[in-house]
Amino acid sequence: MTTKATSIDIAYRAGVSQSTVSRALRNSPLVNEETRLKVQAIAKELNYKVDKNASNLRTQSSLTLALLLCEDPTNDDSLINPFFLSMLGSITRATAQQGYDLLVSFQQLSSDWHADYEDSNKADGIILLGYGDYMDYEEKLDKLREQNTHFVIWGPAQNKQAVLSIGCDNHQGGVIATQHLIAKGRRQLAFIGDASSHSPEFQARYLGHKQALKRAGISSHKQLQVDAISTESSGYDGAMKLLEQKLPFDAVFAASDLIAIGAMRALKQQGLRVPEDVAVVGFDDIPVASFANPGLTTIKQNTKLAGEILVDSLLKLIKGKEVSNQLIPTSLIERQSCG
Amino acid sequence: MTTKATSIDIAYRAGVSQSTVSRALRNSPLVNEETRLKVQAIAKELNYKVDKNASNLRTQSSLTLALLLCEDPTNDDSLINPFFLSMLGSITRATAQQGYDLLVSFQQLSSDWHADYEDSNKADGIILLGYGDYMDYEEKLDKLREQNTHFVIWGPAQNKQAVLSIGCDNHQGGVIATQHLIAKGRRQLAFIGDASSHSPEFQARYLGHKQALKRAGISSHKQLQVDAISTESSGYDGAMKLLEQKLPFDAVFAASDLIAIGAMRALKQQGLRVPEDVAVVGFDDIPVASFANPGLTTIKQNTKLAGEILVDSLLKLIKGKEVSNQLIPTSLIERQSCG
DNA sequence: CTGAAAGCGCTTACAG
DNA sequence: CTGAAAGCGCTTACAG
Repeated sequence: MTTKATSIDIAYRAGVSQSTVSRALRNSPLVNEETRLKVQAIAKELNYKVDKNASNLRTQSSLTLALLLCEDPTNDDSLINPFFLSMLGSITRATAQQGYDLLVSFQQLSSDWHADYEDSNKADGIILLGYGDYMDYEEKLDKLREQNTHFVIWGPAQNKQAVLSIGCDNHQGGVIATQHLIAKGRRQLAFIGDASSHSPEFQARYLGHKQALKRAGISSHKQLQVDAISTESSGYDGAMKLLEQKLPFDAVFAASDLIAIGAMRALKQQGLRVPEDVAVVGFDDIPVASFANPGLTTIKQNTKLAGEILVDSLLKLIKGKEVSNQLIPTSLIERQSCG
Repeated sequence: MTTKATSIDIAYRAGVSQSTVSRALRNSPLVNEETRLKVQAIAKELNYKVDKNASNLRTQSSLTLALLLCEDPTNDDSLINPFFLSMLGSITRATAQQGYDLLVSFQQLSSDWHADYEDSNKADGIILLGYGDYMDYEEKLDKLREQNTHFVIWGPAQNKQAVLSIGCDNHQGGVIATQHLIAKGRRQLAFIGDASSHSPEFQARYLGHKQALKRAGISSHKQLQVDAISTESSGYDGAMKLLEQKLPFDAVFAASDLIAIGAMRALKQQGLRVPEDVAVVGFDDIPVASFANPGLTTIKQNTKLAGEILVDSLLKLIKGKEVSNQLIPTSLIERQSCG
């Protein structure tokens, strides 16, 4: 209790060698059943735990994964995008399930983060969850690849690069959302969210949106797409801009729930009713979506599955197995905001 | 690039001994300026990073803190209490600022978590953020203490125990919230939240509430306190129960924002207006509070400061410095839910 | 200011 | 099935 027990202490008490203790504790088949039980009993009694630093040093692995949340520095201080927090939860769980520990770090996009986690043997691999401008992001990825770091990123597939990426099928989500609005009788659809290559996920949602409109034979006015980043206030601003244009619209597909909630606030403030005058669909299905008034119909990203796939893929990559990019299907969660 | 550089590689290239490399990299005053610069330049060039496992093993420390989020198993899968997520953010930041890494783990209250983080030298200390039933929680704390683990817990002071705890001044928060409702002319105040010793934080808020009422000479009916755990649906149920009692009330102090939001949903559903018929105050100031309709007036817990104090205190404890429990003041955030 | 050496606590070939 | 020994990559007294 005063000082930590080591495998030598156990060896002494069990009357065997330290090597045998190590084997017994690792359930090596090489060790006699009886010996093993005795050793394990003593270990338990002494509250012995294998020293991670020593075993990691010896095996040159860490059984630890690092999660890097790359934040947009424009964001409020401890206000992390709820969607990423949900991912954090599922990644933590999936990591634990695989017997790994998780090191978490928030990084400013601006900082020099291409992270020494793997270099310093703190982690066997890295999961990157990023938002903010994608362009900045990309350089750092190159650096990671150069160093042969094992990593997987959450987001759209990086076509030109040998980067393992797992993401939701944003395009399909955009299609579903738009089809739903059309099915509800809406014909003048607006889109709030940056649709440039700086936000490839939003862009894919927008492209899905346009494809669905085209298939349904509905024309879309270019001005009905206004930019916004994924915050409530940006969604509010986006909707206000839309309203100022005086172009009529009877539905809004917001690129994220936060945007949708801000947009609903703007619409209501301007005397429009949701869903009667304007139907609204969001994206993500963050917890707030169900508390919104009216309840927000949205495209759910399956964060639980996403976390599992991210972790599994990274582990496969580390172990040298074959891996490939994956697109996780999204689904429509119907509430009240579309009537 | 193919294989990781070690201090021996650097020593070879720099024409010095490995010990000197180690000293130079650690900015030891014992090493010649010129030598140091040369070594550091080579290290940078080779993209060398000190192997954490080796240095930790040698120094018997890990420069890592572990954060254990103890969840109530009744909770939805990846739906973590937003307040704790906010704490997670600030703890992560504070940890990084001190040059430590953070290992994050979610634990079921039921599981045998008294965690081998420190035993196995993975972390130098542990931060516990828990919710759920406090009674269950307490036993595990004893176990941790027995093992001389360095840890700090978020929550009310553990009077009878030598446990370091940092928490918000829940009692004071309860007073402020109640005084605000009284100042708004309300006289029949209800409280939604478990007020038993199973939830000491809620209990403190309730006691503050009662004290403020007493000071103002307002009597409170015992039945105007109804139990609820910190979820939206539990808040909804609590408010419904309150309404069924037919005892009149013109204000609700909810023990958490999630409860407040659920209560507002119930009130509105039953045709009552917030704040005209019933004023509502929450507790926490989670992001959702500002998106609620009407905006939720609430008692803010300063999570940024809390994270910093938790980390600083734990670090002091680890270093053998003197530490003491701390109570962090709360503040009123006024929005629209109280008129 | 520098180097040779010990040792942190494990795991795992190697020999028996 | 077991033990003696090497070695993972560092840090830090010790000697110079």
